[in-house]
Amino acid sequence: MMPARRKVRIRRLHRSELPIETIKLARFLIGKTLVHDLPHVRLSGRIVETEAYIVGDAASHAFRGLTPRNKSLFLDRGHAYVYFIYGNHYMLNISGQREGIGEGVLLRGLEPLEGIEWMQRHRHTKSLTELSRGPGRLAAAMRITRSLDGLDLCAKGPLWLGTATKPAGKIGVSVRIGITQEAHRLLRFYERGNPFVSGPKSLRV
DNA sequence: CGGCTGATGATCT
DNA sequence: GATCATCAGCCGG
Repeated sequence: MMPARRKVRIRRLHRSELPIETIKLARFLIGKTLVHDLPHVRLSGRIVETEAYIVGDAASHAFRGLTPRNKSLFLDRGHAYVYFIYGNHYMLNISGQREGIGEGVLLRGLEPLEGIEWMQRHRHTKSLTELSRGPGRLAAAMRITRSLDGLDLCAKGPLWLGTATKPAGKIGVSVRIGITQEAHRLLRFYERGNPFVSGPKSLRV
């Protein structure tokens, strides 16, 4: 039977609309749309949780300088940095500074909008709330792999950032999840109460 | 719900 | 060889 569809009006964000500062970008991205155009379907979702990784931050992949893996973090703001971790998961970051400065925003939570039935296949689950809650799940649902590393999310391409479909609610701030270095820094941002925000309940309210 | 554990492989020391 | 920006599955409350 026909899958349910929702009309979604999204315009691509131009780089000039992105704040030139990674923490501001991490806040700005809450409520905006992430889109992955596949040949057969458009996958999209509303960004509801982010974390900033900045210069001088020992938890950042760029802390020890540019390497083959992290080079995308040093691209101008709005480029994808995709890496593989724990032998299982891809993570999607968005570079957040001028070219040459290694900073980025990790996307940790997405509220699915379009292509939900495909996301369910990618994730091997029918559960809506578990589809894209958490960075690894988000990448799997959106079919993000290393082949997208370095892509300009503000250019015309398959993976891009779009305008908000509805305004962001109240934004919560907390410590980042799953790190040991610089664990006290308040660099995690999320839409309060949104069910697609990851982490324990205490970090979702 | 929260806490724990094993899986799994790229990356850098 | 250690580390790792995680997750699914299992258990107890």
